[in-house]
Amino acid sequence: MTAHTEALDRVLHLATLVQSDLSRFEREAGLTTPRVHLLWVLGGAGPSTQQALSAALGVTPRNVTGLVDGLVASGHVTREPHPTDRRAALVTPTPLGQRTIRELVDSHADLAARLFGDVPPARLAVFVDVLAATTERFARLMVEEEAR
Amino acid sequence: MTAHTEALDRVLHLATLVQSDLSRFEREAGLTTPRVHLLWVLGGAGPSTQQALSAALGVTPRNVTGLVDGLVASGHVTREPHPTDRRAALVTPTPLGQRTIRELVDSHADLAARLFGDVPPARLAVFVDVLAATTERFARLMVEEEAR
DNA sequence: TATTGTTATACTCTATAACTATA
DNA sequence: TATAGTTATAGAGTATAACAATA
Repeated sequence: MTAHTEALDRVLHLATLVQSDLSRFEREAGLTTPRVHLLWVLGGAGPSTQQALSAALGVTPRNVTGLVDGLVASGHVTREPHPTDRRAALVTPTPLGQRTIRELVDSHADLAARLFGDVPPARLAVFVDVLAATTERFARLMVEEEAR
Repeated sequence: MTAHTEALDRVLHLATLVQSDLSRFEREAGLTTPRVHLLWVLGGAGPSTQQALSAALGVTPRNVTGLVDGLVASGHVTREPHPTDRRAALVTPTPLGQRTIRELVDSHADLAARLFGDVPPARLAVFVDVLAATTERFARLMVEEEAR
């Protein structure tokens, strides 16, 4: 195996482990990955229309309806009337939803600190630099693919 | 945002991008992520019982039945009789399945080379070292969690 | 008895297409 | 006309529980 392939495999392996940690959080909260993802977006953007969520999550509007239905049933969000557009609803976190989002953010930061806390700053800087350069390279590759 | 959180976010972001690249492969091959995952495991382990696949994929045996049904229907694998255990079947790639696995491995290595090919070896070594240390630290953390 | 895999059943995520209400 | 969201329908992945065949 080349050094390149080892690097990619290790990135994917770590991502898999992090996902499994998130699964534990989901089980405890009685949630699923797509629903947690929606809450995460809501935490960053604040109350949002389902159109906005559809675009942010990369799924169809119909799908958002189902995810929001589930989160309404579990008490994490409500559909509030949009102040100026009577067609639209503003998906809004309830207190329970807000608490869940906070816990999500906290556990994410906590995991990051536990994972990278012992890495010397100079090495961490190289690590982040390589990731940044690689991600940018990936974006360029994708643009070329699209153009074909 | 702390440097730790930035590092974790960048790892997850790159993993997401790689997954989207895999999605393109899946669309072209008429496959899905779980089925590709099964083929990937089969490529590494050779013909396998469904029990073995269940353990390797981390899903229930019932689920493996469904995935294998789909791959049999698409012509990627067959169920061959187990030489010594008449209860078990050996899930075996067809020529089409073998070709798909080969393409999968090749496109994975190709992506790795394009992503990391321009990174100077010394920096790539640091990058891989940090990932290795982090993954190991994660494993220790998980053991501690389990023990609680 | 224990194990391998399947049938039965149910829930979630996903998509397309047609439709309603509103802009 | 165009947009926001839902109803209708369908397929894939996931799980548990009960069962058949074999070890």
